[in-house]
Amino acid sequence: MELEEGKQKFIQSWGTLGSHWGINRTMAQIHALLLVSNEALSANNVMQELNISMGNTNMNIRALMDWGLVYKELKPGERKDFYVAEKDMWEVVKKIITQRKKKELEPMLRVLESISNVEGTDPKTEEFKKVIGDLKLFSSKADSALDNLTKEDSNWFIGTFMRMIK
Amino acid sequence: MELEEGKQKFIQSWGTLGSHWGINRTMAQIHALLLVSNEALSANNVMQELNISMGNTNMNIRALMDWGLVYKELKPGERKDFYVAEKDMWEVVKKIITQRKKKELEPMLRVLESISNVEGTDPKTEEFKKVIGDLKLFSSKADSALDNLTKEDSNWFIGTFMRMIK
DNA sequence: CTTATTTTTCAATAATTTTTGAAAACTCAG
DNA sequence: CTGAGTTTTCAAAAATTATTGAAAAATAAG
Repeated sequence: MELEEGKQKFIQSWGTLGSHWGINRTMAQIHALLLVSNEALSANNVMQELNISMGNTNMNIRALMDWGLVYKELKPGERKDFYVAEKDMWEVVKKIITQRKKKELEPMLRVLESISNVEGTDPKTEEFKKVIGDLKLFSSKADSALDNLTKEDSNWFIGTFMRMIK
Repeated sequence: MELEEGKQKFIQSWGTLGSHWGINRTMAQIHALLLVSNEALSANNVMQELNISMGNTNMNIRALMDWGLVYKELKPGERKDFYVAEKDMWEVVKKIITQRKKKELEPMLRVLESISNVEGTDPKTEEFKKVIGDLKLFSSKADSALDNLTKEDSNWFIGTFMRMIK
């Protein structure tokens, strides 16, 4: 297989994978392109390589920067901005967990909190409260487990886990 | 807050959450409805409660059964099928991890494998191989970590983790 | 300040995904 | 076997999400 073909395959697959992770296809493709580029690329480079519009490129690069998956790199004497990808995969995973925890788990916890005190003491209500209570407990445990995981080296347990995965 | 209002809020939020987890909105809403129902519901019940068509109900219930998040329950003397949700949240998470691992991580690993032997020994190709190699290593570690996690009680480490999260 | 270059915005359009609704297939009691 | 009840299928329609393209805003060199 040729290098170019390999790159293309990788960009496509990474795009597909990303689209299941809250990162849209183009966003993930940009990240993939930057991952396999030894040097920083300008928005223009990205636009040309992936055949997408400048507007699309700009929006997705900014989204990637919001997620902390891409950094801006200024080249002295250059007018344009250049971009590089976060290449440490464990960092990538942590950034994604952090974002999704904030956007998904935390709002869910707030909803569970707000509905955990519905009025009434009849069996149906009690049953509902029980389900919601269990869920709240599980969610808050997951929340702190993820906190530990992304805070890294914060305790012995995570240290062990890191050695397993890193 | 009234019980009905609480249920509705929960169904809506669970739907939103699910849609970020490879489970579409309706699919997750059906799961939510079954979660907070003390008894098994028929497809007809679900259709009416959620105001969706029979076709939609059927397709999503079957998808939920594929994922192992909902079970069919036959009531003696009843012609219709009834359904109940998997209520153990750790089971739910495990089922989701298992499905997504199969649908996302494993295909990615195959792609990485296939592109890890691009031809050439020039610096650009070597750099590419290095990135792909690192990714392959990380991904296969993640793969086996997730295997352990979902196989449960398979080793001491996971036992500790279970006590943390369960 | 002026101008060329680069970045950002956003309404319109395109692509994708979900839902419907109606017909077909299946199931089982009589 | 027949037929009422139930489930499944799938093409068309609706809803949602992503992309474009062109104009506006920002930036910096001269």
